[in-house]
Amino acid sequence: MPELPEVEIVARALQKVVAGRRIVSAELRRAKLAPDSTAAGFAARLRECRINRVHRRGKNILFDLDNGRTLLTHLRMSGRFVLLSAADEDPKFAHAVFHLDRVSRLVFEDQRHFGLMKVIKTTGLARDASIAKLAPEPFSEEFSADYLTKVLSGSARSLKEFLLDQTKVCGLGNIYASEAMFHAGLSPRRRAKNVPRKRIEPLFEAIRNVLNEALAVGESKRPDPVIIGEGVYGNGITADWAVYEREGLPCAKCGSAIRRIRQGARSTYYCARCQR
DNA sequence: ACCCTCACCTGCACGC
DNA sequence: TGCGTGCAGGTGAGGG
Repeated sequence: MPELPEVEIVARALQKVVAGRRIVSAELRRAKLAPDSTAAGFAARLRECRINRVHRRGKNILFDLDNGRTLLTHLRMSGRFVLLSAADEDPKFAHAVFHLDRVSRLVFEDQRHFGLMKVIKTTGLARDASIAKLAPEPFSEEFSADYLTKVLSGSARSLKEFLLDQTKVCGLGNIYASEAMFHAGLSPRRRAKNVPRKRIEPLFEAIRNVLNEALAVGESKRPDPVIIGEGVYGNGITADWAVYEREGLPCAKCGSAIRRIRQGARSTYYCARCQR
Protein backbone atom coordinates (compact mmCIF):
# COMPACT_ATOMS: atom_id res chain seq x y z
CA MET A 1 0.00 0.00 0.00
CA PRO A 2 2.81 2.37 0.62
CA GLU A 3 3.89 5.32 -1.47
CA LEU A 4 7.18 7.14 -1.08
CA PRO A 5 6.59 8.63 2.39
CA GLU A 6 5.49 5.31 3.89
CA VAL A 7 8.39 3.48 2.29
CA GLU A 8 10.81 6.13 3.52
CA ILE A 9 9.47 5.80 7.07
CA VAL A 10 9.91 2.04 6.94
CA ALA A 11 13.43 2.35 5.52
CA ARG A 12 14.40 4.81 8.26
CA ALA A 13 12.96 2.55 10.93
CA LEU A 14 14.83 -0.44 9.56
CA GLN A 15 18.04 1.58 9.35
CA LYS A 16 17.66 2.40 13.04
CA VAL A 17 16.89 -1.09 14.15
CA VAL A 18 18.64 -3.58 11.91
CA ALA A 19 21.62 -1.70 10.43
CA GLY A 20 24.77 -3.12 11.98
CA ARG A 21 23.14 -6.38 12.93
CA ARG A 22 23.97 -9.78 11.50
CA ILE A 23 21.71 -12.02 9.51
CA VAL A 24 22.46 -15.44 10.93
CA SER A 25 20.21 -17.19 8.44
CA ALA A 26 17.43 -16.35 6.00
CA GLU A 27 14.44 -18.37 4.87
CA LEU A 28 12.44 -17.87 1.70
CA ARG A 29 9.10 -19.43 2.49
CA ARG A 30 7.11 -18.42 -0.58
CA ALA A 31 9.03 -19.07 -3.76
CA LYS A 32 7.32 -16.35 -5.80
CA LEU A 33 8.43 -13.64 -3.43
CA ALA A 34 11.90 -13.92 -4.97
CA PRO A 35 11.31 -15.43 -8.42
CA ASP A 36 14.96 -15.10 -9.46
CA SER A 37 16.18 -17.22 -6.55
CA THR A 38 15.72 -20.72 -5.30
CA ALA A 39 15.07 -20.98 -1.59
CA ALA A 40 18.52 -22.54 -1.18
CA GLY A 41 20.23 -19.80 -3.20
CA PHE A 42 18.38 -17.08 -1.28
CA ALA A 43 19.47 -18.61 2.02
CA ALA A 44 23.05 -19.10 0.82
CA ARG A 45 23.50 -15.53 -0.32
CA LEU A 46 22.04 -14.05 2.87
CA ARG A 47 23.53 -16.22 5.58
CA GLU A 48 26.14 -14.95 7.99
CA CYS A 49 26.41 -11.37 6.80
CA ARG A 50 26.06 -7.97 8.33
CA ILE A 51 23.47 -5.37 7.31
CA ASN A 52 25.51 -2.27 6.59
CA ARG A 53 22.73 0.11 5.67
CA VAL A 54 19.03 0.24 4.84
CA HIS A 55 17.91 2.84 2.33
CA ARG A 56 15.29 3.60 -0.27
CA ARG A 57 15.15 4.24 -4.01
CA GLY A 58 11.68 4.99 -5.36
CA LYS A 59 9.41 2.61 -3.50
CA ASN A 60 12.13 -0.02 -3.14
CA ILE A 61 13.80 -0.72 0.20
CA LEU A 62 17.45 -1.75 -0.13
CA PHE A 63 19.52 -3.63 2.42
CA ASP A 64 23.24 -3.23 1.69
CA LEU A 65 25.13 -6.19 3.11
CA ASP A 66 28.79 -6.65 3.95
CA ASN A 67 29.12 -9.57 1.53
CA GLY A 68 28.99 -7.36 -1.55
CA ARG A 69 25.29 -7.95 -2.09
CA THR A 70 22.15 -5.91 -1.71
CA LEU A 71 18.75 -7.29 -0.80
CA LEU A 72 16.25 -5.40 -2.90
CA THR A 73 12.67 -5.43 -1.60
CA HIS A 74 9.37 -3.97 -2.71
CA LEU A 75 6.34 -3.92 -0.43
CA ARG A 76 3.87 -3.48 -3.30
CA MET A 77 0.34 -3.29 -1.89
CA SER A 78 0.43 -5.13 1.40
CA GLY A 79 4.02 -6.04 2.26
CA ARG A 80 5.26 -5.27 5.78
CA PHE A 81 8.36 -5.89 7.81
CA VAL A 82 7.83 -6.98 11.37
CA LEU A 83 10.53 -7.38 13.97
CA LEU A 84 9.68 -10.20 16.36
CA SER A 85 11.19 -11.70 19.46
CA ALA A 86 11.74 -15.42 19.93
CA ALA A 87 8.48 -15.81 21.80
CA ASP A 88 6.34 -14.20 19.10
CA GLU A 89 4.54 -16.33 16.56
CA ASP A 90 5.01 -15.73 12.87
CA PRO A 91 2.23 -13.76 11.21
CA LYS A 92 -0.09 -15.59 8.86
CA PHE A 93 1.62 -14.55 5.64
CA ALA A 94 5.29 -14.77 6.59
CA HIS A 95 6.97 -15.10 3.20
CA ALA A 96 10.56 -14.46 4.23
CA VAL A 97 12.23 -14.67 7.61
CA PHE A 98 15.62 -13.22 8.56
CA HIS A 99 17.06 -14.60 11.76
CA LEU A 100 19.20 -11.86 13.29
CA ASP A 101 21.79 -11.91 16.00
CA ARG A 102 20.57 -11.14 19.51
CA VAL A 103 17.57 -13.46 19.32
CA SER A 104 15.08 -11.81 17.13
CA ARG A 105 13.90 -12.10 13.60
CA LEU A 106 12.78 -9.79 10.87
CA VAL A 107 9.76 -11.16 9.04
CA PHE A 108 8.38 -10.04 5.71
CA GLU A 109 4.65 -10.60 5.65
CA ASP A 110 2.40 -9.95 2.72
CA GLN A 111 -1.27 -10.76 2.63
CA ARG A 112 -1.76 -10.10 -1.07
CA HIS A 113 1.43 -11.80 -2.25
CA PHE A 114 2.48 -8.95 -4.55
CA GLY A 115 5.73 -8.09 -2.77
CA LEU A 116 9.07 -8.84 -4.41
CA MET A 117 12.63 -9.46 -3.31
CA LYS A 118 15.89 -10.18 -5.03
CA VAL A 119 19.52 -10.39 -4.04
CA ILE A 120 21.93 -8.64 -6.38
CA LYS A 121 25.52 -7.45 -6.36
CA THR A 122 25.72 -4.03 -4.72
CA THR A 123 27.94 -2.75 -7.52
CA GLY A 124 25.18 -3.60 -10.03
CA LEU A 125 22.39 -1.93 -8.09
CA ALA A 126 22.11 1.21 -10.22
CA ARG A 127 22.01 -0.93 -13.35
CA ASP A 128 19.36 -3.29 -12.08
CA ALA A 129 16.20 -3.12 -14.18
CA SER A 130 13.93 -2.21 -11.31
CA ILE A 131 16.16 0.71 -10.28
CA ALA A 132 17.66 1.91 -13.56
CA LYS A 133 14.44 3.05 -15.15
CA LEU A 134 13.11 4.97 -12.17
CA ALA A 135 12.64 8.71 -12.52
CA PRO A 136 14.89 10.97 -10.42
CA GLU A 137 14.09 11.11 -6.72
CA PRO A 138 11.51 13.85 -6.10
CA PHE A 139 13.82 15.62 -3.66
CA SER A 140 16.89 15.47 -5.86
CA GLU A 141 18.23 18.41 -7.86
CA GLU A 142 17.62 16.48 -11.04
CA PHE A 143 13.89 16.51 -10.39
CA SER A 144 12.90 20.06 -11.31
CA ALA A 145 10.18 22.01 -13.06
CA ASP A 146 12.32 21.82 -16.21
CA TYR A 147 12.58 18.06 -15.92
CA LEU A 148 8.80 17.85 -15.44
CA THR A 149 8.21 20.08 -18.45
CA LYS A 150 10.30 17.80 -20.58
CA VAL A 151 8.67 14.52 -19.56
CA LEU A 152 5.13 15.91 -19.53
CA SER A 153 5.51 17.10 -23.11
CA GLY A 154 6.21 13.57 -24.32
CA SER A 155 3.09 11.96 -22.91
CA ALA A 156 -0.41 11.77 -24.32
CA ARG A 157 -1.76 9.96 -21.28
CA SER A 158 -3.97 11.52 -18.66
CA LEU A 159 -2.09 13.56 -16.07
CA LYS A 160 -3.19 11.09 -13.37
CA GLU A 161 -1.80 8.07 -15.17
CA PHE A 162 1.33 9.99 -16.00
CA LEU A 163 1.94 10.80 -12.32
CA LEU A 164 1.65 7.13 -11.40
CA ASP A 165 4.33 6.17 -13.95
CA GLN A 166 7.45 5.62 -11.82
CA THR A 167 9.69 6.14 -14.85
CA LYS A 168 8.39 9.72 -15.19
CA VAL A 169 7.88 10.75 -11.57
CA CYS A 170 8.79 8.35 -8.81
CA GLY A 171 7.26 8.02 -5.40
CA LEU A 172 3.69 9.09 -6.05
CA GLY A 173 0.94 6.52 -5.77
CA ASN A 174 -2.81 6.66 -5.96
CA ILE A 175 -3.31 8.89 -2.93
CA TYR A 176 -0.59 11.45 -3.42
CA ALA A 177 -1.21 11.72 -7.17
CA SER A 178 -4.79 12.81 -6.50
CA GLU A 179 -3.69 15.11 -3.69
CA ALA A 180 -0.94 16.76 -5.74
CA MET A 181 -3.28 17.47 -8.64
CA PHE A 182 -5.79 19.03 -6.28
CA HIS A 183 -3.20 21.35 -4.78
CA ALA A 184 -1.98 22.27 -8.25
CA GLY A 185 -5.54 22.91 -9.44
CA LEU A 186 -5.05 20.58 -12.39
CA SER A 187 -7.65 18.18 -13.76
CA PRO A 188 -6.63 14.52 -13.65
CA ARG A 189 -8.29 14.07 -17.04
CA ARG A 190 -6.12 16.56 -18.84
CA ARG A 191 -3.47 15.04 -21.09
CA ALA A 192 0.01 15.34 -19.62
CA LYS A 193 1.34 17.12 -22.71
CA ASN A 194 -1.46 19.69 -22.44
CA VAL A 195 -0.50 20.99 -19.03
CA PRO A 196 0.29 24.63 -19.74
CA ARG A 197 3.87 25.64 -19.11
CA LYS A 198 2.88 28.19 -16.46
CA ARG A 199 1.14 25.55 -14.43
CA ILE A 200 4.04 23.13 -14.26
CA GLU A 201 5.87 24.98 -11.47
CA PRO A 202 2.80 24.75 -9.16
CA LEU A 203 2.51 21.05 -10.00
CA PHE A 204 6.17 20.55 -9.18
CA GLU A 205 5.72 22.32 -5.85
CA ALA A 206 2.54 20.36 -5.08
CA ILE A 207 4.29 17.03 -5.67
CA ARG A 208 7.08 17.90 -3.28
CA ASN A 209 4.69 19.38 -0.72
CA VAL A 210 2.33 16.41 -0.50
CA LEU A 211 5.25 14.02 -0.09
CA ASN A 212 6.94 16.26 2.46
CA GLU A 213 3.82 16.72 4.53
CA ALA A 214 3.10 12.99 4.59
CA LEU A 215 6.69 12.35 5.67
CA ALA A 216 6.33 14.86 8.47
CA VAL A 217 3.10 13.26 9.64
CA GLY A 218 4.68 9.81 9.47
CA GLU A 219 7.69 10.91 11.46
CA SER A 220 5.61 12.65 14.08
CA LYS A 221 3.47 9.58 14.57
CA ARG A 222 6.44 7.26 14.84
CA PRO A 223 9.15 9.09 16.73
CA ASP A 224 10.60 5.85 18.10
CA PRO A 225 9.24 3.44 15.63
CA VAL A 226 10.48 0.03 16.51
CA ILE A 227 9.85 -2.06 19.54
CA ILE A 228 10.48 -5.77 19.41
CA GLY A 229 7.17 -7.55 19.33
CA GLU A 230 5.27 -4.59 18.04
CA GLY A 231 6.74 -4.53 14.63
CA VAL A 232 7.94 -2.23 11.91
CA TYR A 233 4.97 -0.97 10.04
CA GLY A 234 4.55 -0.33 6.36
CA ASN A 235 1.41 1.65 6.48
CA GLY A 236 -0.52 3.83 8.75
CA ILE A 237 0.17 7.35 7.58
CA THR A 238 -3.38 8.53 7.47
CA ALA A 239 -3.70 12.22 7.00
CA ASP A 240 -6.73 14.32 6.33
CA TRP A 241 -6.77 14.10 2.59
CA ALA A 242 -8.16 16.99 0.59
CA VAL A 243 -9.79 14.74 -2.00
CA TYR A 244 -8.72 11.11 -1.59
CA GLU A 245 -11.60 8.90 -0.43
CA ARG A 246 -13.83 11.95 -0.18
CA GLU A 247 -16.32 11.19 -2.91
CA GLY A 248 -19.47 13.26 -2.41
CA LEU A 249 -17.98 15.34 0.40
CA PRO A 250 -17.52 19.09 -0.04
CA CYS A 251 -14.31 20.47 -1.48
CA ALA A 252 -12.47 22.48 1.19
CA LYS A 253 -11.87 25.34 -1.26
CA CYS A 254 -15.19 25.73 -3.05
CA GLY A 255 -17.69 23.42 -1.35
CA SER A 256 -18.70 21.49 -4.44
CA ALA A 257 -18.85 17.71 -4.20
CA ILE A 258 -15.64 15.74 -4.73
CA ARG A 259 -15.94 13.30 -7.60
CA ARG A 260 -14.53 9.84 -8.08
CA ILE A 261 -13.68 8.58 -11.56
CA ARG A 262 -11.89 5.51 -12.88
CA GLN A 263 -8.61 5.99 -14.71
CA GLY A 264 -6.51 3.02 -15.75
CA ALA A 265 -8.68 0.79 -13.57
CA ARG A 266 -8.00 2.86 -10.46
CA SER A 267 -9.96 5.51 -8.58
CA THR A 268 -9.12 9.17 -8.96
CA TYR A 269 -10.68 11.77 -6.67
CA TYR A 270 -10.93 15.42 -7.67
CA CYS A 271 -12.86 18.65 -7.53
CA ALA A 272 -14.22 19.37 -10.99
CA ARG A 273 -14.59 23.05 -10.13
CA CYS A 274 -11.16 23.75 -8.66
CA GLN A 275 -9.23 21.47 -11.00
CA ARG A 276 -9.12 22.41 -14.66
C1' DA B 1 8.32 4.39 -27.94
C1' DC B 2 3.94 4.61 -26.20
C1' DC B 3 -0.54 3.06 -24.49
C1' DC B 4 -4.01 -0.19 -22.71
C1' DT B 5 -5.70 -4.27 -20.30
C1' DC B 6 -4.92 -7.89 -17.51
C1' DA B 7 -2.82 -10.49 -13.99
C1' DC B 8 -0.98 -11.32 -9.51
C1' DC B 9 -3.63 -12.36 -4.17
C1' DT B 10 -6.49 -12.00 0.18
C1' DG B 11 -9.82 -9.68 2.79
C1' DC B 12 -13.24 -6.35 3.82
C1' DA B 13 -17.53 -3.65 3.32
C1' DC B 14 -21.56 -3.58 1.10
C1' DG B 15 -26.29 -5.03 -0.80
C1' DC B 16 -29.56 -8.63 -1.44
C1' DT C 1 -26.36 -16.10 7.91
C1' DG C 2 -24.47 -16.51 3.42
C1' DC C 3 -23.11 -15.17 -1.08
C1' DG C 4 -22.06 -12.17 -4.80
C1' DT C 5 -19.78 -7.74 -6.11
C1' DG C 6 -16.57 -4.19 -5.99
C1' DC C 7 -12.84 -2.26 -4.03
C1' DA C 8 -8.01 -1.83 -1.82
C1' DG C 9 -1.92 3.15 -0.93
C1' DG C 10 1.59 -1.34 -7.02
C1' DT C 11 3.65 -2.82 -11.03
C1' DG C 12 5.16 -6.10 -14.88
C1' DA C 13 3.97 -8.72 -18.89
C1' DG C 14 1.94 -8.96 -23.18
C1' DG C 15 -0.78 -7.20 -26.64
C1' DG C 16 -1.79 -3.44 -30.24
